[in-house]
Amino acid sequence: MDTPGVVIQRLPLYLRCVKALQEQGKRITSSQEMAEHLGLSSAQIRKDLSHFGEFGKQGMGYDLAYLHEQLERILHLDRRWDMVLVGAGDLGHALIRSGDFVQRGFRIVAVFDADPHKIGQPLGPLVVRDVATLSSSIRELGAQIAILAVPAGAAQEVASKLAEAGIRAILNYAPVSLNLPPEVRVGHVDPLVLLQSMTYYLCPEG
Amino acid sequence: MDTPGVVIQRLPLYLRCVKALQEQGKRITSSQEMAEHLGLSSAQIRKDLSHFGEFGKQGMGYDLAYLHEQLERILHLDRRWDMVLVGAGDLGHALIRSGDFVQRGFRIVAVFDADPHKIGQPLGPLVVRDVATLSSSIRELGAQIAILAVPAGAAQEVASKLAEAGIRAILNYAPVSLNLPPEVRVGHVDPLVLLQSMTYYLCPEG
DNA sequence: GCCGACTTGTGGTAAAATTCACAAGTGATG
DNA sequence: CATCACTTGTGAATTTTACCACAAGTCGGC
Repeated sequence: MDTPGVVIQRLPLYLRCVKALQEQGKRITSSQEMAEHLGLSSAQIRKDLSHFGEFGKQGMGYDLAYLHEQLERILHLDRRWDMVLVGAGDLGHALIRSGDFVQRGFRIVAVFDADPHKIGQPLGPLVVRDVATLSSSIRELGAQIAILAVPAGAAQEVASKLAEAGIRAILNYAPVSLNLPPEVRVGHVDPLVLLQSMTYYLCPEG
Repeated sequence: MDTPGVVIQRLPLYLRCVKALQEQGKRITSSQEMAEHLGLSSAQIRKDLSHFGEFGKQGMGYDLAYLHEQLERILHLDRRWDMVLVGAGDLGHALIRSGDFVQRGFRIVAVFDADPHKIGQPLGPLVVRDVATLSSSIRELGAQIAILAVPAGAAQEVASKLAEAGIRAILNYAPVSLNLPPEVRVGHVDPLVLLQSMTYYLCPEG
């Protein structure tokens, strides 16, 4: 039984919703409450969850603490994930400085760049490494996730090297569609594409 | 005839692909070439484009310059779009400094924040305005797009105000599902959700 | 103990998206 | 001018996704 990708992509939203409700002091919820929160249908939430087991009680709804725990287990978020960052530019700096990832169990353990001026420089608690040492460093660190924050022109080449080095998931900030073996997962952060598809619906005069 | 949303979301990718091929010096392409570039099927690209007209020639493929022009027309990218930015934190600063949006015809024309210490301070070429003046400023500027870069706790409230002020598209960087009238489009930039769904497929030993 | 108000999990159904497969058209070649 | 190798655009088939609707279960109140 392989669960559809669209379902998997919604699970983190469910988890976030559960956390938000818990922060409101709630202890239980219902598929309907979550649906209103997330703008989905309650049936979809129930069906999605049913792929992984039965987490609720008829008439009662879902225990938030239990659902929280189960979602983290399913998504393998009940552990820390080490990531490597490639690209020590403005974006790379911002990603290191922001604590968003760390707070959620994702830690950047190495930074790489190709620019000789940047290599060896400190960046937060890390020192920028030479991208030429990518492969050996990754194997040494055992990282499975990489953040790609390099210019568009270099993205495909670096991504291929990451895949060769054993990286199994890439969070891609470069505005390029990566061509990689299917066993490597890619998540594409692409604000420009989002803007460009929204303007389709925007017309200067209605 | 209303075109499915998934199709619209792919058009910017096609546009990006067309630009990349043009930069390689090519003058024509085929659905198959684009498909390989983007990791899609050629039939899908042809069918998507067929929603808007016939842009290719049988046996010949697509003229890149023409397809480029048509995609920009369809997406309303043949003009400049003014945006307002709410949130003058680290992310806001980064968005202003980065020229990515401007290069593609999206310009940030005003910045807002709620922090009295930030209001009145210069930020790039702009001066941070009081978020209390959001509504009047937006109407004055005529902006239809907003970038939401505020903390999660403030996102829904600000988003509702944006919608009231006539904003019709929001690029949301806050880790919150926004609840808005359906005529307001929302694009969600959410690296953490991408990471969290990728870890599903990652198993420490397997 | 029984009723009524809820809620889950799910089989079946409807809708949506993708892919197939092919007629029709194009230009190059000899 | 006939052939060949390509390519588009598109109905039809297939696959995927979302939704409906309801049996079954739970709890609180009286």
